[in-house]
Amino acid sequence: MHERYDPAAVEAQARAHWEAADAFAASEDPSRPKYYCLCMFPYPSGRLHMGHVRNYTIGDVLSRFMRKQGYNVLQPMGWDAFGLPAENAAMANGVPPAKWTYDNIAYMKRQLQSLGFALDWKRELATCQPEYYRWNQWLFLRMLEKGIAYKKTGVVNWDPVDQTVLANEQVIDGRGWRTGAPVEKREIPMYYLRITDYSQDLLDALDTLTDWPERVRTMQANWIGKSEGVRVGFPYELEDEHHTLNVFTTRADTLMGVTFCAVAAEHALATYAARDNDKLAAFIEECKKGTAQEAEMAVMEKKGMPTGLFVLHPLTGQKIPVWVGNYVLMTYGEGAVMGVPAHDERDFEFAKKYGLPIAQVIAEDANVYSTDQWAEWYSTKEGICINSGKYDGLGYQHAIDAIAADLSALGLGHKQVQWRLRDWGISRQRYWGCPIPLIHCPKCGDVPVPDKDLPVVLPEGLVPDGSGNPLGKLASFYECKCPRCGADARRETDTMDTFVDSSWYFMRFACPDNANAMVDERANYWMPVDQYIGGIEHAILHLLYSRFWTRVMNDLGLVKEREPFRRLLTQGMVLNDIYSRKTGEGRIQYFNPADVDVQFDAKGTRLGATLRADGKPVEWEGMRTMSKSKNNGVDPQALVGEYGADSIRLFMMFKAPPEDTLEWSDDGVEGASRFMRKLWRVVYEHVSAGPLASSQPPAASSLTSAQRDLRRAAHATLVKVTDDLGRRRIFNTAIAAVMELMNTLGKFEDTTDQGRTVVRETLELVVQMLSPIVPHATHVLWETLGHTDSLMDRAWPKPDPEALVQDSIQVVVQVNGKLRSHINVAASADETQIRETALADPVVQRWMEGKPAKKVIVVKGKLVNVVV
RNA sequence: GCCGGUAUGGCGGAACUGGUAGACGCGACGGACUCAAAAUCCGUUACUCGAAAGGGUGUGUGGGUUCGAUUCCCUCUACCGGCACCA
Repeated sequence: MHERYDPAAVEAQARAHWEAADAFAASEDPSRPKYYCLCMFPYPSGRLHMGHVRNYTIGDVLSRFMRKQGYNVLQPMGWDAFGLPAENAAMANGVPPAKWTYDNIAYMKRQLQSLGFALDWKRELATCQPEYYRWNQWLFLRMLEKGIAYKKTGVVNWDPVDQTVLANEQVIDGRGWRTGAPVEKREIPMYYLRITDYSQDLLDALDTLTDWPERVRTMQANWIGKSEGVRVGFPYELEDEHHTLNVFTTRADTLMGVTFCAVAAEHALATYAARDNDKLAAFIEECKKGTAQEAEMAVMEKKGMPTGLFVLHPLTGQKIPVWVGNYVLMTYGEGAVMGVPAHDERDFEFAKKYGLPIAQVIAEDANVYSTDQWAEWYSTKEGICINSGKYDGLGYQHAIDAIAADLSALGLGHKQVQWRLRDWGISRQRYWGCPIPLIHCPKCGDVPVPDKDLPVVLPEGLVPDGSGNPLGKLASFYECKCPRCGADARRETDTMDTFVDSSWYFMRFACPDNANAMVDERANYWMPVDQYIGGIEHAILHLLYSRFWTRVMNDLGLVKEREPFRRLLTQGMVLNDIYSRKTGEGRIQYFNPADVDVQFDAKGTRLGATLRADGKPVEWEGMRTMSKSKNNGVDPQALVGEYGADSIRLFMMFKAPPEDTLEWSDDGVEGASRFMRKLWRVVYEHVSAGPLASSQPPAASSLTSAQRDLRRAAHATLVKVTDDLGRRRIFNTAIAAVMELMNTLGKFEDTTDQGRTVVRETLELVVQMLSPIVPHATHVLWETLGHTDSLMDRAWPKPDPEALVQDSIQVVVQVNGKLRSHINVAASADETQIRETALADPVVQRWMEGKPAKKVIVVKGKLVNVVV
């Protein structure tokens, strides 16, 4: 053993051992409980970023810990390899997305390996491989057969200059990112998956996901958005035919307060009214050009225009004007809403703006209604109906019941459940994705590619130029024969949403080598994923799509599981400081924190920062997620080279709890490295002081009190660390506890043989407790301590109950809730004894000032509160 | 805008089930070792009154429940994540 801790040498030694033993390969073993630990697979963007390192460290710590608990652990890794960045890189560098992607994968794989993750690389997969995505295509065809997949038009962002569809992130302030041209909405045919058929199932099953974070379940439930309300039909006549304008409302109790209806720009009624109304037609065009993003819709100015058409109130027969509103969503309900300005804030604003009448129909207690200004209580559900004829005096639910019943009798409405969840549009007008296996035949229509012709292979050499999908220009791809009639036909050139790729990869990891089936029995062995770990940003879409896809596979009899992820951990983001300077031209230049020196005052308060290169000040803009644009990224590889993987792992796990954001700090890494060196040195000094006289632990009765204290500290730490890693899944506190134990050990100066035996026991526990977090160094230290077995496979240690026994414990005493004194009582003391000891304490008596105790609260083993 | 979350010393965080607020680490300050530096080690470090003993205040804001609130409830503020074509 070397005196100095040399991470590069230590890590190479440990890795060589694991590699020789093929230590991370997992195989199905029905005799042991399985544990499938999965981290969200990365997009191969080029280099690992710190978010990846954090994610995979958490997964690795849990995997290694569970392995030591006796589980048969699977921890695989793969690549979410299709997607937009590869096309952007291709445009920037002229390199085909395939080459860029595969190069990135090769580099990032080496990075992952250098961090010592216990990954089974034999199961590696990339979603851009035909062997993988053929099963996307195969399942899509099964969905078509079952009617789960279908075709309808959808709205996309259209760049009129580049003649191409843009992703939301390519639209900046309503303009195309490359051309700067105002983006238009355009309707095109697309394929959709009927996730809405599963709404109730996806919602109900959230209750079974008890090991998911509550907030993720809440977000999913809100996303699915079940709302129970009433469908109301407003009758009207058009060209001598009877029609009804149908709206959905959760506030049918306010039906008598309707003063207008509003329809979406795409609604048939709007189209009809615009035929001989140029102004309206222009307004509708304007609405259609606007954003398709919900977030922008919500903050934009509410605008409307009357259609000149009227519908009849279903209960009163009153004429109600119909407006077109830019805030009405064609995709929710039936693209029309009823306007009750008196009791809906949005309608209120709309009515004020356009001078529409406001009719109060709900009253609450003594509150006075004024049409001058909106007040919170106007939208209350606690009030009663007024100005509503026969419904006057009814409360929210009774009014809805009565009105729904009357509407039903008239055939103009009924109670209805409405969902916010929309079907999943999977068509993307992009090159670097999984081809949708369809052929468009002029005679037969849309014909599925026969299973025997799968996969439809994506040609790999193309380089997109930003003007549409290159597949649409590649005759050798799109020219084909109709599989049904043999006529000349055109292959579909849209590819699938990359969320399809990531909706089932976790099942393929069980059997990545099966060329004949999507999944096999091995998926039933490993599924469900016991622990899934990934960013909170995936809380809704990826997780919901995966839950849906797994259900479809279950319905098709492909897998036994219906819920893919038993337990979920959503890790927080990794942030770093942002430093900038305004340049002469009013632009902002960003500097990497590694190139900046920070100045502190005598108290340690941050005073300012200067750029190391020129010594001049730079502005601190706070902390944000690491990104290229803010130049605040940290390269994991450079750090591994400087400090070793173990120090990086230790820092990441120590700095913050896994679910919180993590603020990067170079000093923190330095601190972690310092701890590693200290651990190394302490073991080195212990071992070089010579072998112990006896390998037997000393009898408890012969221990000195200092020896007993150290043993108790060591075993109490083991109890805490076991609980933190196993039950709480919180690592920073576990590491802090081990650090504390090391501090205690540092103060233990007993060099007798018996004292050194206790030191040895403590060090062995420390090495074992840290082994999931810093596996390389502990692997070598374990050998140094004289062991020949591989630490990775050694069972997790068990605390010695005898070491934990305490004779007396300290109890705090409060007087009137304020901490005043400490008392020592026997560990076996009962409540009465504790109370009497507390009341007899001179400090307590002084604070009681001779007054009698009104009440004495005793919390056993902790606290006494005397109330006078 | 809607949905979800977060807020504790100079900083990251701890306090797990309502029971000693600030564990552990970073930074800062003082000291030891050294020709010197690095490394290492020791000590101090929420604010405040006090020579000390000891006291007071304090967990984003304002209120509430309780013997007792960082923890539970309500209000407000600031920041972060998602909003369906970034992954």
